[in-house]
Amino acid sequence: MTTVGRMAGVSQVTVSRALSDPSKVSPETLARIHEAIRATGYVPNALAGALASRRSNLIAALVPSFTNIVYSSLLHGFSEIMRENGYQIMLSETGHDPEREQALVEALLSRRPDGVLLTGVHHAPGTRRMLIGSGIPVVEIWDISETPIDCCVGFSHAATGQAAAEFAVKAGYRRAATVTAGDARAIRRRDSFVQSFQRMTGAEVPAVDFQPGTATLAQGRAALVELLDRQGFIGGVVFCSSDQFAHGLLTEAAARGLRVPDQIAVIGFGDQDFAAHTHPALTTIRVDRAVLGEAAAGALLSRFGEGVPGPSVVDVGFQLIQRGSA
Amino acid sequence: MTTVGRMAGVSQVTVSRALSDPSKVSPETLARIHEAIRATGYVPNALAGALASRRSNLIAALVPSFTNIVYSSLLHGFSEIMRENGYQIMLSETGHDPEREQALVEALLSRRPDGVLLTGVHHAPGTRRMLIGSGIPVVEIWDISETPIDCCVGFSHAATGQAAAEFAVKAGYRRAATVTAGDARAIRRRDSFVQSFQRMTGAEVPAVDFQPGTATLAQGRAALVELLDRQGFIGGVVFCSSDQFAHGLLTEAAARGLRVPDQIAVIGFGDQDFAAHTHPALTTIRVDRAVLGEAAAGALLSRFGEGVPGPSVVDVGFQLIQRGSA
DNA sequence: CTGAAAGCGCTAACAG
DNA sequence: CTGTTAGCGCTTTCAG
Repeated sequence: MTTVGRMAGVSQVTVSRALSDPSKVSPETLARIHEAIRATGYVPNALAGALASRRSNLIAALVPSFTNIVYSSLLHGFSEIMRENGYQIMLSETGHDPEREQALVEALLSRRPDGVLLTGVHHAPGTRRMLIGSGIPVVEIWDISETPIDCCVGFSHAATGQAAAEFAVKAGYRRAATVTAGDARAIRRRDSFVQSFQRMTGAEVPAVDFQPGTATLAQGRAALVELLDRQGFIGGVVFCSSDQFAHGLLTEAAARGLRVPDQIAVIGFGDQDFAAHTHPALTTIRVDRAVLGEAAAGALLSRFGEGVPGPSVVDVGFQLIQRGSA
Repeated sequence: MTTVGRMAGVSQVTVSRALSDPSKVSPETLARIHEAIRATGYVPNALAGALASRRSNLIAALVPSFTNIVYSSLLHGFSEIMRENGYQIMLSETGHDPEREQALVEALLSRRPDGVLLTGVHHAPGTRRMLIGSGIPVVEIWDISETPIDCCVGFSHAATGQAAAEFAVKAGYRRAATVTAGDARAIRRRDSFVQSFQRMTGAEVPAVDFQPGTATLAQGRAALVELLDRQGFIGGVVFCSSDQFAHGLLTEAAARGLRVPDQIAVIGFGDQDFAAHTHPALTTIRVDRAVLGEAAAGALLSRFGEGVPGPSVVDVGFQLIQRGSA
């Protein structure tokens, strides 16, 4: 910067101003500075800038997994808005592990992010403490809580399970089963579904459970095998914690020549891009992930400004979409 | 750090050493320092550290899209290794746009990453110039080139197309079609397939093409409709640029009651987790993405050490996996 | 509109 | 093993 300044016949500070607030520099000076920048191939050092200004323009984002489309599509919307506003994202995977999340938060805080995005509203106690202590704006997504660390934007997982149960009963189903990945939010959806369904029908609800991690079509197929061959479940609806599972059930049903939804009905979760195009099309629960990601970005941005921060709990809701599978 | 030092009865430098290289500090001093850190809730400032040491421990990674499983699974392997070695990833999406990639590279270089990961080997001229000028280690992935910016780890897309064509001919197919997303690498696979297939059979190869972007099952269904109803294509093999497309073809075939592979045979690309479990299972081309991501991380790490950097072009190869669909 | 001075919080020498 | 002295390359504040 000093070199650039010398070339342009101004001081180093003027170069700094030309870059951060051009309106404070006369047009001619500005032109000479830009010319000098071009000539020298000067690349600003944002590290030094961040140290001096105490603003890193960096956001730390933590999601359970990159490969799960649910989270990656959220990030897509989130990072787009953040990038447009000059922020870069430092992204890490927690693998659904609170301790790992805490270790990452600790490491990331040392880089002085201007904001933090966390997935879910339940964290290790230390995570919460560090984050509150840091005073950095935090947005928790994909769930809601009465007591967020700072703010959260998501929806009620319990409400989705209940909505699915009410839909199933209204559609005439008197038998139900569940297929669930082991993460906390999926379990909450399932528990709520089972409780509502039982309250309304009194029926037992068999369950197939998997470990946390990305749900696969193969697991969905295996789940239907389990339900059909070992639990004797047929002629009812299966509430899945993921469209991936649901797709697997449809695939296994097709392979066996079962009629969907007569012999096996399926409800997914996520409304992934394939859901409307499976055969038959998948009845599922839709959450607008792009909007959610963008809302999360908006929540952080509003906290960066000095103005009144937006509401601290945003419920983006969900929608049960009836198609052919249930 | 000064405060911590005062509390522990040592100077600020000693605290710095205790954190960066504990072996240089006596055990008792170390204990007092850690006690002081706990008491004060001190969080190191990696920004200042990076400025002083000229090592940011930050990696800039650019992929076309977060939501495409191909790239996100690569990143999973890559970021895991990087994280274990103390690096954080700044991640951005280029959306298959070279100009956007260049703008991102420019912005990211100002944060002084210790390494850069780029997807593909073709970039805007300015991108290449900036990167070479910066002297920062760069790894290009998911393709190979004789003339990488620094080093690359990937495979030959042309070779995959040729392998698919040879497989198809050997399996007895005399008619073929292609379904392709518009990105450069998918087009290279397709062109190579068509050229090889035509050379061996002399047959025309009808094509359905889509815009670049994430391939969907719905597009795959639409492609088969197009092939069947408008191009009168049947009784041949369809080479798809993505398993997603292939899955769509299988779905549409099932919906129409077509026999696979007799009436329509399908070859996918990617060997995604569902490929072995579709009905029938998908014949596809497998690239070990986790290994590729890890190799990319290894290539960067070897460049950070002073030792001999590994080879600058790594071909991880691919595998054609025959299942039921072709 | 421009410049001089101070300092962000750390690491890199060099001494002892 | 520990301390002293200089910066890293910017932004901030205060003058002019």
